[in-house]
Amino acid sequence: MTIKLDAYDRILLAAIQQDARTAQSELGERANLSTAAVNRRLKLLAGAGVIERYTARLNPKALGYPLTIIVEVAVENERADLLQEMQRSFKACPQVQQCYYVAGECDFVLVFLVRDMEQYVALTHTLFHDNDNVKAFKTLVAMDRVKYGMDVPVDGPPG
Amino acid sequence: MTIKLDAYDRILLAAIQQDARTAQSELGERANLSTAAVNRRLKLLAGAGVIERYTARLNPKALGYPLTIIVEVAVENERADLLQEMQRSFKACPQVQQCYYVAGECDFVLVFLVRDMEQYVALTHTLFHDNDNVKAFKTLVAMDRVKYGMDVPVDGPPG
DNA sequence: CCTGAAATATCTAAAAG
DNA sequence: CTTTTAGATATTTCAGG
Repeated sequence: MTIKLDAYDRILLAAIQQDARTAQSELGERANLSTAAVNRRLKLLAGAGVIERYTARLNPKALGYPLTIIVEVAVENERADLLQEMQRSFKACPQVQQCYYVAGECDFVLVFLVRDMEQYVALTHTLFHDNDNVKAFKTLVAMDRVKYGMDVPVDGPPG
Repeated sequence: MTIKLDAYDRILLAAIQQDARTAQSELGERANLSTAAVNRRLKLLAGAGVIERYTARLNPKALGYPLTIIVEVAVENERADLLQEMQRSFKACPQVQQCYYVAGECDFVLVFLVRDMEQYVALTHTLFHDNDNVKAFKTLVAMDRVKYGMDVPVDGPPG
């Protein structure tokens, strides 16, 4: 399941994580590999799921979603079917950018992207107030996205 | 500053957000545009900052980072220079994947990607315990990444 | 596993309607 | 905006070490 990554792979992965449009010839120069080798490795890494997908990161503000809101949700009952139904509703909501099921003081942490507070309030109704299994939720409005992205550290193994 | 997006742009943006490697010819077919028009629009959108960057999303587990941890940090003093110094230290830490400066019960929300709990504990020392301006922090360990990514809703304007 | 070269496919820019 | 053309780039495959 866990594919073994060598130093070449890590160079490639670090580079395409930063800029997915880096040409394979350029990647080859950086890693000291031929473009054919780069191509083969990238395909392997994608097939193995190390590369999950290639994506364009869009500017939320430019698309009319200037507000980032982080929400902690506590549930009443942790019954599996109830949790799954909640997860389904969160996943189905386009304004829920991220959702984590967590252990600790609360049960879910959500990251919302919304047009305005009005839209957020409306979503709290459909997602939280209308759900009997939501015990409480806490709203944190982001004033600044200090660091964002899905970047994974690409350093060597721990040893 | 805010570029005006038409329905064509939104089709293109939604498509490349899902798969940045979709060929422009394919994008043209979906939006009913020529590849030349697609190319022109994509360049414009990138230049205007609507497209922030093209990136490969990597699998954290495959790279040895199986643990996602969410942390709420409360500060002692909100003096600008102290806050900036904290933000700098968070940004500089590769294991801090995301950081939001928030209004509410706490001041920062961080998303960590770590190899194991030991690494997380070590980071709490350098980032929190060793910083006099950190009043408290709360740790939430993610059991499941229900939904993740940086996807922005690409629907039409509110009206 | 690799390289290098050849074959495809894609992208980009220009010209003209 | 479109289409078409043409040339530059990039990707992918294949032969062979």
